[in-house]
Amino acid sequence: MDLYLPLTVIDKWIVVHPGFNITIVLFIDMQENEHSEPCKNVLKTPLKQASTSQLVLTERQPDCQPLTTPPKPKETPPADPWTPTSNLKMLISAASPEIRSREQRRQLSDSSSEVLQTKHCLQEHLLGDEYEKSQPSRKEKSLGLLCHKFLARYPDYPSPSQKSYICLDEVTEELHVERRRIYDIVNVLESLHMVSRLARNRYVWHGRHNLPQTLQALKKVGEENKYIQQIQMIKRREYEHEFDPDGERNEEMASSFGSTSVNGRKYKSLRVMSQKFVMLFLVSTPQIVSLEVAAKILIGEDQLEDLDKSKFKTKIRRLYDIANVLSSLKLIKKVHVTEERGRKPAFKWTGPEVLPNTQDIKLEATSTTCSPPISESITSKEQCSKALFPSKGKQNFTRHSSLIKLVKSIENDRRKIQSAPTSPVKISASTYQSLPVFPNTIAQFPAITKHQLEGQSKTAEEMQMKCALSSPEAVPKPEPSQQPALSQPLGACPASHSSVSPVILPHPQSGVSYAIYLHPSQAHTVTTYSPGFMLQPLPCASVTGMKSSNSKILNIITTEEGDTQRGPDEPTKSLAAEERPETKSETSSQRCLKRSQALPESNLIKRRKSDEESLDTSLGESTKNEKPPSNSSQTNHEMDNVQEERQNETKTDQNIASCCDQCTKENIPEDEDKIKTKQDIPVAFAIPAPETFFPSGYLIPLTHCTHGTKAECSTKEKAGVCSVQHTAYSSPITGVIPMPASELKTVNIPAFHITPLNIMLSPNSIAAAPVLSNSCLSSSSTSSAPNPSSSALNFMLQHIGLIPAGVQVPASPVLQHVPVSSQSENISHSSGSTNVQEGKFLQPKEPQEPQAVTENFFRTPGGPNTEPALSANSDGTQRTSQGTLYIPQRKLEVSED
DNA sequence: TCCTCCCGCCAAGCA
DNA sequence: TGCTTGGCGGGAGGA
Repeated sequence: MDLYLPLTVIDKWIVVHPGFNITIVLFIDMQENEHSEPCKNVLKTPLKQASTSQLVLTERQPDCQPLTTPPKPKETPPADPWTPTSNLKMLISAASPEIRSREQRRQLSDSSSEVLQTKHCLQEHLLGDEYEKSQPSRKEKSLGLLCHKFLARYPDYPSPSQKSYICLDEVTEELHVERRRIYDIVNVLESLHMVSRLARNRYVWHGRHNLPQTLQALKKVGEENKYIQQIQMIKRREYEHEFDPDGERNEEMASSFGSTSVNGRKYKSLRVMSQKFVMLFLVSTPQIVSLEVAAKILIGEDQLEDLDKSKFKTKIRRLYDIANVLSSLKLIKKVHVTEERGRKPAFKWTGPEVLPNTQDIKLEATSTTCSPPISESITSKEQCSKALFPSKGKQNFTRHSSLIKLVKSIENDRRKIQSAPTSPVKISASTYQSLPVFPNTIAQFPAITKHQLEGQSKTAEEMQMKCALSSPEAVPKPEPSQQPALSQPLGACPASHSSVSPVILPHPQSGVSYAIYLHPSQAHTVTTYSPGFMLQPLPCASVTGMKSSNSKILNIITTEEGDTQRGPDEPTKSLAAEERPETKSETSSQRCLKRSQALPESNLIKRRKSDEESLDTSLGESTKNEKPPSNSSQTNHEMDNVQEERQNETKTDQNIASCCDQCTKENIPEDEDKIKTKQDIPVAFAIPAPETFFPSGYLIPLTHCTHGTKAECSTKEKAGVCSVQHTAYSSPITGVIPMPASELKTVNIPAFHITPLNIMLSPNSIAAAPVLSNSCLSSSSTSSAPNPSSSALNFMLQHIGLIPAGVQVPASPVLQHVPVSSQSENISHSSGSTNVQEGKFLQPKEPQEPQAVTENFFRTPGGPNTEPALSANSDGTQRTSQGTLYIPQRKLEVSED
């Protein structure tokens, strides 16, 4: 039939052509539906022209074949314009995407109607079982397949000039799925900024343009959040749980944290979970994450999870949802990890390799290449930031409550450390001099404090002298270039964390901050022993400096762990240090001290709760202060919400570290200087302030790099830190106060290479000090490690309460001070890229599947009661970025499904 | 039996 | 107030 009719009359022609009656209806309905179309004003979703799966193509584009006519693929060659069918195809093809979309929708609608009819008929004529068998299997309805269909609709790399909009109604109708399912997909895609929400029912498709940047940012955040350590701790806890079948620990956790569960709806969103899930892969080496561990970490397990299996199951379900979408994106692939305890489902990262964080500058430099931002008026960096995390700011803060349990676990570990026998340690020449952290820390004190207090309060300097804790041989500060860009190491901590009061000292020259731990007996303003206070996280805002300093300390403490993340030319000075005014204030520390003093360590959580009320006001102010500048009123509003939410949801955690709270509220950089010049500071010793603590629950402020603060953040990142982030991290701990292992290390662990990270000590860890100190001394003696001076010993003993403040004990011969070498060349410092280090020191390179891989496993040779970290490993090869982890390795079988 | 994850209820949030 | 969004968990299919 040689009919070449224009579109305007095609309907008439179709009317007389029974073979296209469906098309007639379609066009007619197009007009009819014009008023009922929920997205009529929305640019219809363009069809994906390439990389479309056959399945979806087949389903979505019957290609004008009337439903009544079974498709005959080769009946009419598409290139032949001289047949009615091909002509129609050509005409339809020439039509706009909207027309195509409507056509397909109509066809699908008709198909749907037919399906319903068929269903009805089947139900009528078939028995129940038969009907069930006639239904599509679950796999055919899986979210992964649905996601494939969804993705097939849009190009992976859409043209920036042509925005692709997504109408949920349209999608749900075309894909024959419940709206709920589309949300699952969209949420995950949104977390990767493959889509972003514009309005109700409306999303915009970005494709994979932003994926590299997004992944890089996620990796960065994951590193900064020490996901590697979290994974390790969870694994360790899992292992120890085998020896804790009675669940005593869980009961403790439940009783301790049950009332402080994080229940923020937004913090449980699939978006946040997805981001965290991706982070895990990006920071892990090999990039295999078991579902169980991922669930515990990423989904944000709350305190009662162990007791509430159903809750854990729920979160596993969500992980499956996410994993299905990520699998459809070909970012991950399901595998199975077979370890000693059985076969566990896991996922392996198959997405693009994410550049290390040293590419941050590049990232920013190429930020202008980011896909079109939501706002066209913002700067390129902001564009990129928005492109990375365009969603609402409050949604970009990830609540991380999973560590609540980890904190408890670590607390338990600490107890074990206290009672664990010291293991002989092979100390290399380079590390030897740095191993006695406590002596070293003390030794560093004069230099550090001298730098930091130089030109400041003379009183403080005098107090340093009074302390007489350190030898004159100050440990030279490591080269700034050794600092990892994004290192997360925790600095050395006071010898006795249990009784010292940390204040932050900035280091104007190096741009680092140090924590000064005040001995209560010497602090005139402190008269009460306040163990709880000692465990409070340091102000995160000082992270900038802390990080640098921590790296330095780690250079001394740890061994031969190369840093691959930070270029030698990267500046180490922090903005925080540069911007720090030399002010004086004791409000923060004093308040902290007073608050902590008033709080029994045994009732820390209650203390925190009681403090919530008093902190609300100031916290709100502080959070607002922390709020980065936003680019729009909407962003402001969102950020306000973010802060508010953070305030509301983390205030219970804030109190755990009231000092941290105060510092955070008052903006740490200022506080640091305020504190450092505090009069009457009986400086016991100065140590690098621990940077990011391991909160049991914290927010991952992905937006900190996205909403107008990218420049600032990036600048800080160059210094190896983004204080904004860490400020956010400081939020919350529920019930247990995290304490970096560095504190332990300072006390005694150097010989054992305790990782400076992830060791969280509870207030009742005071008792650990003596034991640890003894161990340290013993170990130091055997290892010829430097020992603290008698002053230091007295100080320490006073700290730990073994002797009254005024009592002095003579220095033991073994405690004679040994000059501390400044050698640090061979001493590794923590890397900012935990995954790299983990891969280098803890795990083999990602193996080919299936094959055995080594998984970190926190097992000690001595059994569960032996502190794993204390299990000396002389080779020093098993080491995390945050320090050494002497972890026996376990073989894992990774198999793909 | 356990793993997966579909399905839909229902509550929070929003216009 | 109705609609959108999405947390959540029961329970069924599949291995």
